[in-house]
Amino acid sequence: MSKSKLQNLHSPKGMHDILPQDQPWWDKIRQEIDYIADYYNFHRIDTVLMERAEIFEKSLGETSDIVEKEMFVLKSTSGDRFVLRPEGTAGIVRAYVQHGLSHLGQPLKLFYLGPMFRKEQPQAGRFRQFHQAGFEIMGGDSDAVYDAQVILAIFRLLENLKIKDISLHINSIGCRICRPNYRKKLIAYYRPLAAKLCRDCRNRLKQNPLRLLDCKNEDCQKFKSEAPIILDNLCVSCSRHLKHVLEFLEELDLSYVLDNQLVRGLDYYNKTVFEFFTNTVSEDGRKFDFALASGGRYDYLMELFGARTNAGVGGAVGLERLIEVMKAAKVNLSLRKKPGVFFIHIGELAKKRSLKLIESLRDEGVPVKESLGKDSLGAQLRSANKEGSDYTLIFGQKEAFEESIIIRDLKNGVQETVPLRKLVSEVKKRLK
RNA sequence: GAGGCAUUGGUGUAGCGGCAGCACAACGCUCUGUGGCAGCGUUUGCACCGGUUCGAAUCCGGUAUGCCUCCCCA
Repeated sequence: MSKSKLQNLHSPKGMHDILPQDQPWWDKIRQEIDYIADYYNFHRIDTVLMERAEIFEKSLGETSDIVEKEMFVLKSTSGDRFVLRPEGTAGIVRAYVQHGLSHLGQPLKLFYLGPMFRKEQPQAGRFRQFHQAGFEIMGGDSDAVYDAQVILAIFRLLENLKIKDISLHINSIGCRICRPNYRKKLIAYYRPLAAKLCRDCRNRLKQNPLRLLDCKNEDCQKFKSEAPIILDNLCVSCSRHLKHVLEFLEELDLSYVLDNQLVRGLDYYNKTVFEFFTNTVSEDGRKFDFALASGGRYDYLMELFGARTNAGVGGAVGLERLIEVMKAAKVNLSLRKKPGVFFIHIGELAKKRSLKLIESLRDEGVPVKESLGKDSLGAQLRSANKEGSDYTLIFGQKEAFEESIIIRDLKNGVQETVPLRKLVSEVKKRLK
């Protein structure tokens, strides 16, 4: 880093610029998301980056980790509290209700792509500013077919991005009728064991008992395996819903793992929850232990915001994580290089006329690169080569007088002099 | 919020108490009539603040950031 008057010249912790050399990855991902969205009729929505704090506090749950310690809160001088959005769904439900989007048809399928902000310790696949793309189906009935559609769309996206060894974990966390019962059973089971549990689990027992099922501590595993299973405790409606979702997935030949220990950190979920993982291993043996995508049904969130119908389901993918896995798997981006020509001038007269000449090509839709600031022929040819151009146009003193130009094929060195008036057609012919 | 390891030009690295070096990249020249090669040259650095010392990139403390882990998560 060169000397600067700024003391600490750095983007904030966990927030990274996306540099030109990484843009092809992002282009690829955006391209596939647009394709999937169009394919399944999801309409793009962009909501604001900042919401009133209560939008998240009320929806994600006051005791959720995100709300308790991960939100970037901004206070205005008038005392309003705003939050940089830590996730996408709450804002979209807000917009859905605010703008009466239920009038656009039921259910409404929406997708989004944009930055999210969480004040966490940066770590593998985790950043303070990161990007998510999500698919939401809201309104209409709380029909299992929509759960399956969201899962399918995300699965196809991962597949199209050539991510290998995808596994889908799915579970149901019940509703406000059956979940409290299960919770009681779980607490009843764990309370006598409290002394033997790890410290985190003792906390979970008080704060969020369902999360006991998440514990990775070895000593806690044996208790977990004996613990009551939520799937055995679902009410009729929830268990039928789950059965239907699974049936749809089976019809699609989409394999899944029924993971009765999958619980999610956000309060607004009910019934279906799911996560996508990959078993991709990078060349240096690194595994990807984080979820690539996740989601679930959020009927209560719709209710909380006062939507007409209490039905919503959606999922989101973490784009930085996708890119990491794609890089590790050496996914070939196969981005087509735009064909184009490189313009070279020799001599004062030719240089003077070059801008206008290039403009006439660009007007005709021919992409032109140049390094007009360099005057030496060698230097310009080197630039042309570095840019990977297929053809070079050489416009010198002689050509300027004769109203002609040289078209040179950079690969084989074959070149031809053509009259200027034929330039556009000759170039187009070669670029085809 | 807690812990471990790290930080030397744009990138990758050597130096580990005594002259900051190398490779690649970038830029220029050889090169105003034909490039990729080559030769020559130029630019750019010890993260920051303080301490120890005759002397610090090197040892110590703090801060920042990065990587990794816990918590949690996309």
